[in-house]
This record gives sequence, C-alpha cells and structure tokens, in this order.
Amino acid sequence: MAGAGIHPYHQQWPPVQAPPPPQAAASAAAQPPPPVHHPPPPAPSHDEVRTIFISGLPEDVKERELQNLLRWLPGYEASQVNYKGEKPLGFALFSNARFAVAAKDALQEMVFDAESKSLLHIEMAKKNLFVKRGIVTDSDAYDQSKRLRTGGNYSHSPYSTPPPFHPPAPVWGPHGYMAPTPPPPPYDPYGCYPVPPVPIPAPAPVPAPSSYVPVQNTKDNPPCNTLFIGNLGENINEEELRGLFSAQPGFKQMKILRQERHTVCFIEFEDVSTATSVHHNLQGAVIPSSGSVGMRIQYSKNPFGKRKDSGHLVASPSANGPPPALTYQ
DNA sequence: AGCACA
Repeated sequence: MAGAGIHPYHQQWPPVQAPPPPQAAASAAAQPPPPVHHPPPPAPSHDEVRTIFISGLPEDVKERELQNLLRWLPGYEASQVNYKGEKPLGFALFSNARFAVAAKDALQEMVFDAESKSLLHIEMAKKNLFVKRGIVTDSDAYDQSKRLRTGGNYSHSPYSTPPPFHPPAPVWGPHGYMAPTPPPPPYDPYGCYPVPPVPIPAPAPVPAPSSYVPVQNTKDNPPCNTLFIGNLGENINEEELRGLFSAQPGFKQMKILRQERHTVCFIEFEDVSTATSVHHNLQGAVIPSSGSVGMRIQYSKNPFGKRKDSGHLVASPSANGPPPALTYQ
C-alpha cells in the first residue's frame, strides 16, 4: 500500500512548490492535466485472460528489452521471456483484457529488431502470466513518471537523445492508461512529455541510473522522510550511490552501511513528499556498480530524527512521565 | 531480505 493517501506527484522541471489542484474537473480542454497520480483500478478481480503471447523475438532478446518496449502500452503490468524452448517466447500481462487486446494489435507484426529482421507475432495467451515475485506491485505500471524515464542506456546524458524508437502509437493517451471517456487528442509521440519550456536549469553531471529493473516491494513501512535502500549488489560504489541520491530534490543526508553480504543505505529527505517521490522515481534503479540488480527502496523503519523507542519508555502507560509522543505523520 | 544514527 505504498503511498496511499499521498500525492506522489513527480517533480516538474519548473519546480513549482504549489501543490497540484485537487481536481480539474471542468476544463479538460486547455491545459494538460496536473501530474496527479490517478488511482489505478483496483486489482483485477476477474480471471479473464489478459496476457499476450509474443513470438518472433530475436534469440538474444533480453527481458529488459521487451519490458522497455511494452511498458509504453497502457495497462502494462508485467512481462517475462521464456528461454526454455528453441525460440524465446514472451508473455505480457495487462491490467485487463481490453488492454491486452489493444497491445496485441499494436504490436502485431511489429519489427522488433531491424537488425535481425524479427517480426513479432502476437496472440492472446492461453492463460495469464503468473507474476512470480519480482514485479513492482504498486501502481507504477500506470505511472507516467515511469514512462518518462526512458533513461536506459542511450547515453550518459538523459537529456541529449530521444528514444531511438517510437512507442507504438495507436493505443495510448497522454496518461498511458486512459479512462475510456474523453476522445484522445491527436497522437503526438512526444507532445505529452512535460518538456521544460526553458533549458533545464539542472546540473550537468546528473548521475542518472543506467536503467531500471522491476523489484518486489510488497512489504514497506509507513511513509516517512527517510528511505532505506537495499538490494544494492555486492560491489556497490559509494560515490556513485551518493552521487545519485544527493542530486535528488529534498536530499538531506545519507548513511551507507556496509554489512557482510548486503550493503544498505539510509537517506534522509526534507520531508515525506520528497522522500516519496524518490521512492517512486528510483525504485528499481540500476547504477553501474550495482551490476544488473535494481535497488529496492523502502521507507525506513526508523526515520532520521526519530529515536527508536528506548526500552524503558515502552509499554508503560502508567509511568509518571508523559507518554512517548510517537506520532506517525 | 539486509534497518543505523541521533
């Protein structure tokens, strides 16, 4: 239940401090909607098949390549490549059957890889992809912020090059998944990016993650201003890590903890909301020294600035002193 | 899954 009740609006380039308006119900015409996080539909309770079956992948396809293609599609939830057979077979799960069908049509006969001349062939799957652990479980699949981070390995500067391919055009609206109601505006592949009106005031050496990998984050703690970072890989480079996080808005301090097997780290932010947006934006991020694993980001159990209950205070409401002012939020 | 420091 990560982020329930919070507005994990991702930061915009003109870093406006004003919170997004609660609901721009009336005029959906003129300005783009605020980057609020649409609550995704609840977990699909139906058991319809909402998975597509993908053949025609090049033999050396990577899971990530497929993910990077598919995550543009509305309703995309998870995908997997099965290498057991002679040819790799892909499966992709969508939030409902309509999205799956739309994805099927969008990808049908698509040239996946010009080099190997592979043409995709898509069918509805026989049964749904079983999402074994390892897929982001919150609404990230719907989150536009994830669609923006085409980061990938295009270059070292996230701002220099556009993605080398057009996302499949026909099926998505400005917010990836669209309520079926409003007629979508004419499609413009890049028109929906929140492009900064002015050159980015940002620093040159932005330590962007080199990619993202889905991570499981089912158990999280209550939102707070401190993040816990795990799954960093054995050879994690502290400078790299620090570079990435210290560039995040709201960053205050960071503590890296080297343990035998696992290095973990704690990062304090100005407030819960900046922590939340980093929680969101960097979940699963991969940096060079982390190898190929995506970092897991959780809220810390013990936020900076809040002391752990010190033994004698707990569980003695009848004691003389005032009750420990333990307030979450 | 691995949660320290004030």
